[in-house]
Amino acid sequence: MPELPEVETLARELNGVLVGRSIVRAEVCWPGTVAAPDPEVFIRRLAGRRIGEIRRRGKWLLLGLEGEEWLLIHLRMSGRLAVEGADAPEDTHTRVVFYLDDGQRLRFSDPRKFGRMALTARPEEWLGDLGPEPLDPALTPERLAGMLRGRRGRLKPLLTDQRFLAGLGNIYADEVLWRAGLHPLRRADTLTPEEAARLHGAIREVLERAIARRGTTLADQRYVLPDGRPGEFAAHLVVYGREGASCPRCGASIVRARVGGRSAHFCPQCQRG
DNA sequence: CAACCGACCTGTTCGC
DNA sequence: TGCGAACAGGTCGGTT
Repeated sequence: MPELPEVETLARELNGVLVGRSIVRAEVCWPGTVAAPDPEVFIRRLAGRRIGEIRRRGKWLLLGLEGEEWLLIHLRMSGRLAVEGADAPEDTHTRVVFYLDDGQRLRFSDPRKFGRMALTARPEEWLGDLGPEPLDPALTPERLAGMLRGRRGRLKPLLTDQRFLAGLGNIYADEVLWRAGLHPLRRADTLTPEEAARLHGAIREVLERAIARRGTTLADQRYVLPDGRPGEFAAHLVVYGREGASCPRCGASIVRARVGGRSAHFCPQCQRG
């Protein structure tokens, strides 16, 4: 499931391929993917537009278009972006296709149809109430400690709350908490300054390592790079999806529990309540 | 503010 | 073997 490292990787890879290209034509195969404007308007407004910079904010991908507009894309659960030649095979889950001026196309496929895109001059309205970027240098250990202070909720649901921090999902929240040695059910406002600093360090390290490996491609193979290559961080996951495996730090068996309506994976030995 | 629910979706896995 | 139920989890809106 695409989270910050996967979207960051996409932004970087697409920058090298798409910047300077123009969209000759857009095709909407499933209208539900296009949140705004109406698909006909979306198609008309995209024709002939040149792509400038490509950015990421949280789990959103932002494609800057000449003329002060942005094409926002959120992959949600199963979205995939691929840059491919005209001879690429069909994909039954194709939702939107952008034909480029060099003969290639950018394909958005999404089996579960949760992904969304929007063409807008005001991206803030679509990004919603997003928290700070976890890798922003302005997010110091002290500032994170301050953010935790007023929160009575549990760490795991808090880390995946996009209004608290932008970009963490289920996989990386579990990995971060293991690295920090903190229990997913720990109340946020009970962390000592040292623990908050540990959490801060774990967030940075896990995300930076995952980006360096170009993200996590699980066995389901949904997330891949624009050229179809998989991300390589799955082999470095310690707890996520590894119930019953032994903790590399203490040897105890990784457990899986239900936290905030979804699965949390952690080491019961070195992540104490 | 916190916790929980259903809705949105479909491909995969599980239990009988 | 085959079938339906449960599950996977990002986000939103609603309720308690």
